[in-house]
Amino acid sequence: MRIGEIADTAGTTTKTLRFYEDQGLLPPTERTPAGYRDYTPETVARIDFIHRGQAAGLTLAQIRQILDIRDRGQAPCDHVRDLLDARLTEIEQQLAGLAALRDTIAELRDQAARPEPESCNPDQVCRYL
Amino acid sequence: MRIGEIADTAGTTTKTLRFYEDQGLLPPTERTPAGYRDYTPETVARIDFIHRGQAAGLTLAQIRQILDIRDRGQAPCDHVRDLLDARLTEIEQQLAGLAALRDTIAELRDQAARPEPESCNPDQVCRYL
DNA sequence: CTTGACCTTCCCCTGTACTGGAAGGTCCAG
DNA sequence: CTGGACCTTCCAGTACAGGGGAAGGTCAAG
Repeated sequence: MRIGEIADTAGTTTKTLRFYEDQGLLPPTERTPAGYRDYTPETVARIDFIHRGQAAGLTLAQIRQILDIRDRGQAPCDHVRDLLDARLTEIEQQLAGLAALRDTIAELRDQAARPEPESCNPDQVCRYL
Repeated sequence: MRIGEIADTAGTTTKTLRFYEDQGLLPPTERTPAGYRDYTPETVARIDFIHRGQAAGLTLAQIRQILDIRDRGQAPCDHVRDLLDARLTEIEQQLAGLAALRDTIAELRDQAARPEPESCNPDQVCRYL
């Protein structure tokens, strides 16, 4: 499969795929005699993996680390476990912060939906977040 | 209070505070006759607000929008409510993605902690995320 | 009255995740 | 055999959230 096909089915662009290859997120592909990249269909799954990681707030560098672990087919050393532990802690904190923010914004929103004068007291509004 | 004091107590830098002022997150302060910024202590709370927003994954532009609403002391118009609704939906999605990722990484981590040969089957490892 | 710590503006640099566009090669349909 | 769609590399620019450091002004202590 050529890069445009892969990009379309994975919902991204050829630019992005070349960028991912450059960044080590996608391994260099086979090339056709003309020099065109020749992808296997499994690449789509890998790109989906990257997208799921991004949707969850990971950086490409973090996703690349996870992919590297996965690619090695084994994740034995303490270093890797520590890396995942650290990531977990970070994610727990992000989750807590996000949940708190959701509640705060929900309150602000309710206030926005209910524009009675007394609910518009600046002192009260300023307590949020 | 001068900018260095505020930066120290708020746990940030003078550079960042000037940047925030530039971006409209902090209102321009009074100036001393010498041209020094003169902050009120409440500014620290505003910076904390910004930090909480960032910890929850908001961009400075999003935080500025919320601060603008707050500063007006009222949030009456539909536009604002829609903005908060959209942000809420985004946050719910982020929360879901983050929770899923946490579970995935926890599984990967457990596998990393348990390096028996059979748990290192690449096919199995590759199922994660 | 100088030294050091602080402040000012200014401009450029960093890293992240792309995006645009130029200049050129390839491939297939008509 | 030409046009258009695709591909290649390379260079450059974008937005975000600052950081580095120069050049100069201010202020309190010794």
